[in-house]
Amino acid sequence: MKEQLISLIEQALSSLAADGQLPADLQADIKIDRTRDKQHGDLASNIALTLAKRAGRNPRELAGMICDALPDADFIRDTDIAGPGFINFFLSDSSSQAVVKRVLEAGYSYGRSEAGAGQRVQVEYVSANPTGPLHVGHGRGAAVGDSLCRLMAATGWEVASEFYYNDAGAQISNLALSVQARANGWEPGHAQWPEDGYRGEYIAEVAKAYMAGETIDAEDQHVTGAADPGDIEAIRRFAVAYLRREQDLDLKAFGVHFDVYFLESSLYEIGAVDATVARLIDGGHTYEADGALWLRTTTFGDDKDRVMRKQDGNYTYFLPDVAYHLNKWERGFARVVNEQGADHHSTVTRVRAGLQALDKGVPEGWPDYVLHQMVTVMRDGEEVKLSKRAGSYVTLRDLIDEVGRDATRYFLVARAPTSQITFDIDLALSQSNDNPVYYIQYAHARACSVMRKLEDQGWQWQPEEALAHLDSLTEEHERALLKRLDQYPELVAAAARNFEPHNIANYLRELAGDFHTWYNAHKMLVDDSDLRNARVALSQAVRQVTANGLDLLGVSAPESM
RNA sequence: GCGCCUGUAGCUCAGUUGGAUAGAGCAUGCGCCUUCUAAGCGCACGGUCGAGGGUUCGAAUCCUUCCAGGCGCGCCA
Repeated sequence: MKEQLISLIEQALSSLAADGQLPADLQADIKIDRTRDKQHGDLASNIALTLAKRAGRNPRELAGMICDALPDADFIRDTDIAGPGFINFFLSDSSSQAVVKRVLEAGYSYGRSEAGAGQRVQVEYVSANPTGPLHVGHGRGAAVGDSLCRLMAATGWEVASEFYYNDAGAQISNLALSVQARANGWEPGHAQWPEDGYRGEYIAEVAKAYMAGETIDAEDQHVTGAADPGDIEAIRRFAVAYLRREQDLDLKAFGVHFDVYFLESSLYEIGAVDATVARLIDGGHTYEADGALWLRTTTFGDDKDRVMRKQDGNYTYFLPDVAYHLNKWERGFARVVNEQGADHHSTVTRVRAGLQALDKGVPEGWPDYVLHQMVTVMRDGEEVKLSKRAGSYVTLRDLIDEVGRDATRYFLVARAPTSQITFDIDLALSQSNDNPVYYIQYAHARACSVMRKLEDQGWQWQPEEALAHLDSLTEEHERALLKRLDQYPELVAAAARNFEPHNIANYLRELAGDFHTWYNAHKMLVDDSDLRNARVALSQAVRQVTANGLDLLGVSAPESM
């Protein structure tokens, strides 16, 4: 539609130029926008405003000339010049009504596109250390990351989701020491309690299970507690397996699935870490200082060089991370999106710099990052501090249990990732019925309910029949809905392109609002069968788009509430 | 001190990549169920878009200087 309109304006401009009314060499970048206010029609162009100066005309005069020169088109009902010189276009009724047919014929596919067809994208998200349960911040990562996967898939990409487990670093050693201390019967504050040990109660549970000889059956590993407080290696393996299982259960409860669980330790096993170091040294990007091996990341835009290998011979977190991303590159992903908390933003420059230093042909801006800001949790009017070491925080499981999976997911994905958000548990609980997610789901349930009512009355709904009478849809509220439905496909494309799933949530809220308003103002099951058919068709189209949108958020679309 | 993110209604947040009179939910007040689900609808109230300067036909949006908050700045991950 927009393309057709742009073409019409191009024709108008060139015919004006041919008549000598406009300079022949006028370059025009024609943009068509959807209008915000229905008084401004359906679509609008600011072309007269942008060309006015170069054309030597005032904008409204130029807009008038363009309108007069515009070829006739049956999808345009009317044009208007408004404000400082906007050209507003009013679509013909049949043109705007046609969206109902498009939606019902496409069904689940409405809004989906092929922009990324034939290309593979990997989305890495959550990637929490197996040192404790998932908290609300991980929940935001899970909600956003999963929705990103769905958006990329909806725009044609072949998507692989991945969870990276840091099971080889100092945090894990710290975890093992903490569990060992608990296994010895010590508590935080005890003289021999490890410095920076994890103090949470769950550590005691891990130790108890280890001492009881429990077996952890996770998807890819089976570990039995050795019940020996002296065997730190056995404790490490058991604790990691135990906490990974807990996290898997959290993610399952949240409805999030990963295609690949990638272990940091596997990078060492396949020699990827050593190979990466060797290549960086060969490339001349490293130097030794203070007994450590450094990478000159400042060559690639970092503000200071980074240690790769510590004095004690171990690698820093950073080095295996570079090896990991090289591994991703070599797996052939055209795009990689890393969804992480904003506290990791300093790794962005470092990882990209490391990849450049490897000189493997990785593009400079690769990979993409989506960094979500922190989630503050309020309970009883006070901020709950998230500290694993202190052991006090709100787990994702708590939230799912208390406010429900759909509401939790919706809340965490409905805001721009760049926005810091406050999750007020008391509010979410006390006003659970006022949560926007129920408002949207209710629109879906209502549309389903109308259909059930039809069947109860013995009506056989024939889609072909209904679509033949869409010209009955002429009420103001119906026009608003038609316009809203029409806008959905480009909204999905933009949300995927910009990594902004929250726009889907906002759209659904508005669509539901339009639907509830219409529902309240006009009966659907009227005696006039043509009108009834048309309205039920519109209702079904709203239902379909609502279901499609909720699916992109990973939120359910109930048929009754 | 440096880097990244943010500052919009009492509160929580949108704002379609620079467009027209800045929007929604919650909260507050007043209305609407004999009628397809009231988990709903309508009306009202509520704003110097953190502040100043700049760019242009046009700025919440871009540039700049301040102010305020969050996060990061480790041979932790």
